[in-house]
Amino acid sequence: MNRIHAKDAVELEDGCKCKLGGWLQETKKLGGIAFLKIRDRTGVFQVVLSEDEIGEETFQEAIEIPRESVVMIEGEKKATDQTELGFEIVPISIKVESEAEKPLPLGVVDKVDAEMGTRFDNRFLDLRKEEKRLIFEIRDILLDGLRDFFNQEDFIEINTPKIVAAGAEGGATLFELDYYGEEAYLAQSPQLYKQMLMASGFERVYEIAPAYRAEDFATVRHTSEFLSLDFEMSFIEGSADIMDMTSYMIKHTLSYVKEHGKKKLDRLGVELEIPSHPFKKVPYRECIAILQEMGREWEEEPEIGTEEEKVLGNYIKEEFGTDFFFITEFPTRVKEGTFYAMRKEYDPSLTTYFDLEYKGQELVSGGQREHRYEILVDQMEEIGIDLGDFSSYLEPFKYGMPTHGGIGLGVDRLLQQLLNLDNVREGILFPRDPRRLEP
RNA sequence: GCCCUGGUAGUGUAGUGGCCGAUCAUGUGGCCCUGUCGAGGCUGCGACGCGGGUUCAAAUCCCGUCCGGGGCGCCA
Repeated sequence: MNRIHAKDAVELEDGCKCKLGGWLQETKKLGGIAFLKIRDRTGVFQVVLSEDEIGEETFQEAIEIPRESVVMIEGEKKATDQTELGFEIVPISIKVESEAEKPLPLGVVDKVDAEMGTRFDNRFLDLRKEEKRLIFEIRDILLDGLRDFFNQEDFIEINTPKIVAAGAEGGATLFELDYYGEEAYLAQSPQLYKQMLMASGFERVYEIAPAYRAEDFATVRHTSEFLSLDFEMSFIEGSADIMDMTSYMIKHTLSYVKEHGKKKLDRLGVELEIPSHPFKKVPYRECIAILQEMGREWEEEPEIGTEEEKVLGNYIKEEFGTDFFFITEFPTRVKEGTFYAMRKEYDPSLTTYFDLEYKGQELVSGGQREHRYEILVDQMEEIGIDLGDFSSYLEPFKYGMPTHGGIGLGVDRLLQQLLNLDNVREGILFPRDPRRLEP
């Protein structure tokens, strides 16, 4: 007999023989009658045990199975209005496939919470909880939504190396590794490769892949390994084209999640707001002015830090009713390390770079890249970059490079803000941070 | 890199010098219970991260160390 899921058993006729299996979530014993609650990926079904019907020995064996053991049940479906799914199983045979040890390092349905550290140490058990698994089902839909958008917009999905010789943003945050005796690094960003492909004439590319940063942080929004969504497009008029594409992408993806993940979002109690296009754009300078008007003062040069981001996020939400807005025209001094950023023609103290904020947190960074070789070299020399280290990056700029630009988006952060997770790690199966390398 | 905070049964906690041979819950073992679904009742089990120090006395104070959680910087 083939195993069926709890949800499928709902459809069976009363009295049908069937086989179900899963994890024994709990056993409820009430004297001569007992109930087994068994969980599979579709739900929790109940097996009813009557000592009179199955005999004392079988009854005892069944109620002694440790919880979270994997069990297979063959039996008859019986309709009842006393369970959530509207049926229970009267067993013919109960087989323990894999007995769980006691005690569990982490209770799956205990009435006490566990700390994050304990949960992540025992992540496989943590993920047996429906509300944890649902996060990853939404994540799956989110990724589908992103790919759906890029297919529709005629982008091609690419894969660039994660073992690289140089980083995009200096050396401070690179993970070093030994590459056959040569010094190499884990990629922080596919940025430079995307640009090379613009020189190859791909015109529209995107990549969804891990990125690595060796920063020593301890926040709810950073991980050492995160999933980065990057796109790049050429023959653009300016950074507004990139922002347009970005906001369409967000709107499309969120709508996709809302449509395909409706029930799951309901289960998680998430009300997903779909933003309208185009998103609000606020130049960096204007952000500073807004903050000043609200009474914020700076000792030195005014900058937008974490606290300021939150304040601005709330302000935009109240004034314009949206969770999303762009901070545009980042000053050149703020984007100092970003040598490839194109600056404004009329004011070189400003760049074409922007961030996209979602619920007061940075989600996207992007802009138009400098495609003119001489200017690019000038900008690199300005901050003291050794051109030799970047020779393979610079080559394509000498033989015909179109105007282009793109973004990087933190997929884990998008998921975090979408589901209102209080920590980005909740949306990552096995997160990596400065204090965690296992599991 | 700077700063804050915490480590007590399997899990989550109370306890800030003697009242602690350590609280409560959850879990787990035993017993009772034939419709439970946060079941209920009775009863048992189980812990002070590690190393030094102060003191008549340390879970509690001090130093070091290891391991968590978080803030800032930085960033996606």
